[in-house]
Amino acid sequence: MKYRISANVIRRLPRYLRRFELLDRQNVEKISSSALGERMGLKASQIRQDFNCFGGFGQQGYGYNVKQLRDDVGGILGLDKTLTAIVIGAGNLGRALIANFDFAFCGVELIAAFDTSKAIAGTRLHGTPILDAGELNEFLDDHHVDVAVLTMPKSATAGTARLLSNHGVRGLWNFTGVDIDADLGDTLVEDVHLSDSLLTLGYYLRGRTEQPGEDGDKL
Amino acid sequence: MKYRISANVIRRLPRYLRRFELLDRQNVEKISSSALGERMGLKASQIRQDFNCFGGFGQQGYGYNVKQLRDDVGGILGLDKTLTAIVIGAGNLGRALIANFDFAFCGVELIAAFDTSKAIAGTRLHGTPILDAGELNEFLDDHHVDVAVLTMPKSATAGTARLLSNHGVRGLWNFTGVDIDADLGDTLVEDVHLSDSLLTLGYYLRGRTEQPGEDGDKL
DNA sequence: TAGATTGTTAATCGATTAACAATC
DNA sequence: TAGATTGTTAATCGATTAACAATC
Repeated sequence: MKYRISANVIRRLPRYLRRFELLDRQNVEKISSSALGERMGLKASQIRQDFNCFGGFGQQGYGYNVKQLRDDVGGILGLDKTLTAIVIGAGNLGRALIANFDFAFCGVELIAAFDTSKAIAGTRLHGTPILDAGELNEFLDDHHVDVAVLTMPKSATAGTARLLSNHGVRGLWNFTGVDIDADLGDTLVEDVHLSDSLLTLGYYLRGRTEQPGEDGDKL
Repeated sequence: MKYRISANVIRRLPRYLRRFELLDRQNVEKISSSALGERMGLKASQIRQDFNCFGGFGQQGYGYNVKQLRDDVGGILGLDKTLTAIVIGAGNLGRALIANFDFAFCGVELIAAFDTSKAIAGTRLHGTPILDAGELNEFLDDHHVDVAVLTMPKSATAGTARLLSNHGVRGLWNFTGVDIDADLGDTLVEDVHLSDSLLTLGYYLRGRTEQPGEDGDKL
């Protein structure tokens, strides 16, 4: 039970979670750290170290129970506490996330989306109400919003980020590609830089250089 | 000039590139490693180390020339050699990428998209022709395709990945959320696991734990 | 009990940071 | 020249891996 968990370990947790979900769907009941390591491209000892940051969930001489491990990792990630989220910008990307992304899997409830287009205001998409951007302020005063998903044009990013932060939104999931430099107090920003991902792939494709370390993911 | 560049360094290159683009737009002509470090949340010595992997681009007593550095980093990433790409699956996400993502910035030319829906086959989106999925095989035989962007349903992922790999597509940019376990020879897979990103943000939001290391990005 | 596999400590490896001589 | 700032080597730090005793 370590005092402070490193970011490296935290960023591996979702991967473990996905893997356990998969194993469970495949009706695998138990798995050893070495078998898991083989499937995930990790060393068995690293897996044991990782789990030990949180106390260790295994049984000596047996291995890890898949269902239990899935629940435990889910618990560490806090999936029991649902967070509320809104989407800012219902263009293609916003709509793609609203319609296809599994927010529930991440312990997040999507409660509304906002867009400047009057044409779509008042409609619903996949159960989520699309509201006029003009109503955002009022909405934030009336509802508790933990996370805002930023899928609007680059130009609106800085201002909107500040507005959201000022209204108590503590997490920004930022797809705009614009780095939010300004100090937003205790509001956290998780940047999704798709271009970084494609550029990295391109680097490895162009060079004769061989593949990256493990299985090349890393959201 | 190091023999082999670590994946950590490679994954920082796109961030440098973005930053230099920004500095250039702000008409900043030169910058020192310490000033750059301050803006990017990196230590000056790390920046100098990173650039030295490729020979070092600075001038002692002066700093780094922004335009030149941007071009140099672009060169390392291979932006001069354009790669060709196709999108598989023109649903919301596929369309969002086709219409909004800056492929050119990444040195990639999008030449076609494929979808099973006969309704949209033959149309164009943002200049990109949308073709019927049935024509994929023939298309691959007739065109050189470096990268396939996977934005189709999960169920089709494994089979399509194999097909693409067999037809010589060497890079898969995978948005399906499905891990492609199968061995695809020398085809590289870059996974974009959006759920990992949101789960990580959620972890930090829920816990009293403080923020991640730096500025919390990491595609 | 014997075998398996964890939890955990110790050893290794690599990445980041600091320091400083080289040089513009 | 004096000042600034890099390139690069050395020191530190942290993360991964190996090893093994504990225990199911």
